[in-house]
Amino acid sequence: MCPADKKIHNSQECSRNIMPVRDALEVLNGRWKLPILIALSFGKKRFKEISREIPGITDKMLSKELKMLEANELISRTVYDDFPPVVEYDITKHGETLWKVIEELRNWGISHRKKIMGKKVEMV
Amino acid sequence: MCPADKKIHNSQECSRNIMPVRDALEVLNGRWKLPILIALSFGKKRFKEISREIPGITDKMLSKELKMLEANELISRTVYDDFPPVVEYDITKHGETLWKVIEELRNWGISHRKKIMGKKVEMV
DNA sequence: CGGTATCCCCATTGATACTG
DNA sequence: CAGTATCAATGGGGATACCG
Repeated sequence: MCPADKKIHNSQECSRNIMPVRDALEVLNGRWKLPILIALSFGKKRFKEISREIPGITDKMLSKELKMLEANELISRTVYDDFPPVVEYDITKHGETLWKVIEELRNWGISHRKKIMGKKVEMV
Repeated sequence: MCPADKKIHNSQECSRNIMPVRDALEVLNGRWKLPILIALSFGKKRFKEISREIPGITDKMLSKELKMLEANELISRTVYDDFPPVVEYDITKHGETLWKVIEELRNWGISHRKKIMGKKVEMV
């Protein structure tokens, strides 16, 4: 393979690797979706319960993100005909396929905090 | 353990799991950082080379994201005293610790596209 | 080549209040 | 309780030009 071919090949390899990651990021983007999924990993929960377990999230964002997660079939939404209203959110089978991603992200977050953020006393 | 204790325990468990993921998301947030790291995983590259391999990124965003990645010690920046200027970016050891995260994200992106996006003919 | 400077738009997010 | 409505701020990102 001549150097020029190698360059092209390399570039194609690169795209093939980037595109699936872009797909994943598209679905999981933002600060809230993975935390929501983690909150639900401990069992089905109601709107307020999720809200309480994710510091900083507003009702608006939670509502919006839940809709996105449902549209991508990562969670399910069940409405019970009661008053006051009762709605339960749960992880789907497809949502559970994210555990490995979440675990790696969690491990990395821990080691990164040790390495980088641990130095900076002023950081949260 | 009484039910009340279990609730508290559950909630604390939840936080302990969410926080490291939040740390990780803080560092990796946005559409560009992981694609940049993937581009560099094939070897050190110059500004324009990275730019060419990541569809849609502008010089401004690339410049900004490279700075963030360098600040978090995920990449290194080397300036050669030439004219026209030559600057090379490379992954650091710490940056390489992200491979497992990227690999899981990539695998998940592929399977998610098959499951969800594959249905929708009109999607990119 | 490897960026920075400036201007500008608009989508996302946040804060607060409110409703069935 | 489970959200929605409304308004305001923030900043992501495009276009263009420029510099060492």
